Amino acid sequence: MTGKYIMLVIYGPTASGKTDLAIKLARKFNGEIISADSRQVYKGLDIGTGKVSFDSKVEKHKGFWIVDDVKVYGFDLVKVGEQFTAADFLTFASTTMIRIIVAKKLPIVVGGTGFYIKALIEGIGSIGVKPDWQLRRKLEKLDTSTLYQKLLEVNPTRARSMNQSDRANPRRLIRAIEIALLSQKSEVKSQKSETTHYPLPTIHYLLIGLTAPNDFLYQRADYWLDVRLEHGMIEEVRALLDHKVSPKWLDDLGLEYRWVSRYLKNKIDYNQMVERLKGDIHSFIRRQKTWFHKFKNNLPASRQVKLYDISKSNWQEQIEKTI
RNA sequence: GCUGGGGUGGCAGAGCGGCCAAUUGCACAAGACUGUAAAUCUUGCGCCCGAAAGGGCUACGGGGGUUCGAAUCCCUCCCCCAGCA
Repeated sequence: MTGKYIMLVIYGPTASGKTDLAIKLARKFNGEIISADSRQVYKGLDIGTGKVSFDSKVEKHKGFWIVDDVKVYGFDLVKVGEQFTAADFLTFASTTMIRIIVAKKLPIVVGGTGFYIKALIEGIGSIGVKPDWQLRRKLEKLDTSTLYQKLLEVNPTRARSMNQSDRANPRRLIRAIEIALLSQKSEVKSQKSETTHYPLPTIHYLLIGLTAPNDFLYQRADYWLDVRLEHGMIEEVRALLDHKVSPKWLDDLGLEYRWVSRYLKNKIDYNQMVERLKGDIHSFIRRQKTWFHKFKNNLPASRQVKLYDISKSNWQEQIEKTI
């Protein structure tokens, strides 16, 4: 591959209208979509993850969906109950991206999982160290101060560099210990080349960020939730539980699958489910906004983001013009 | 009308003489996070000054009292709920 290739990246919080925009642009500019969403990768999580809107025309194929005549990759990559990580996304997305380019189409990455997008276009340093699930299960039983002590033993530098928040965060502590242990124990540098994908230098990324004031997004998200509840979201989760998907696994997915499965397990009533879910979705939107805000500010000067406030009226025309 | 329970911060709900500007959860806000990222985690959240320590003001339905000291005890008024009429 030589020459200059362009890839469009559209990111934004939940309910910012990323997917609609992406489909529109794909049709206009002969593009194909790669979804960057950590929950849409699961087969069977459709309504809860909001893969498509209910008035879209959908055909499911092996390896991709066709939504309103646009090819969408990134759905149904793994089965429910399995583990999927940023590294898996990286492998999938970079190969798919190349395939789209080879087919002379415009790749459009769309998603709300900032970490995945960052991994794809900027790379992730320690990504060569695979997760050791067995070790994690063992460490999960320990409290944070014990974990911190442990990290202090295996990698004092790393331990001391952690901030207050990370020191209280079991997941981050465990991952830090995991990295320290694995790289110390068996000099596994050989492992690295296997999964590491650095950003391809020939690709020029055109970044589009979508945002809006909190209240605006909250309202849209609440409405979208109501629509999905009317269109079988509960039944989708019930079916998963009936097929022996572990409630713990669903709980760990967060948001829709967490609260609906708790409701179906009679831990809470319907109204509680809706209220807590809305609250968590709002928090999630806030977290996404913080993440994307920082992401944008830390981008190298060569990569600028075009940011659009979707609560303003003519944002879509402006985007089409700039492209 | 009588009897019993109750009125606490945006909401739910603890506190029942000093350690209370008031536990906790929710909501809201800001932030962290390089292989679980829709997860996980931190901080703030009456008002004013302060980077902080801290200080000042206003607060636990209204009013009045008891006390060195009251969200907490007493009186009274208003309102809500349950039972009896």
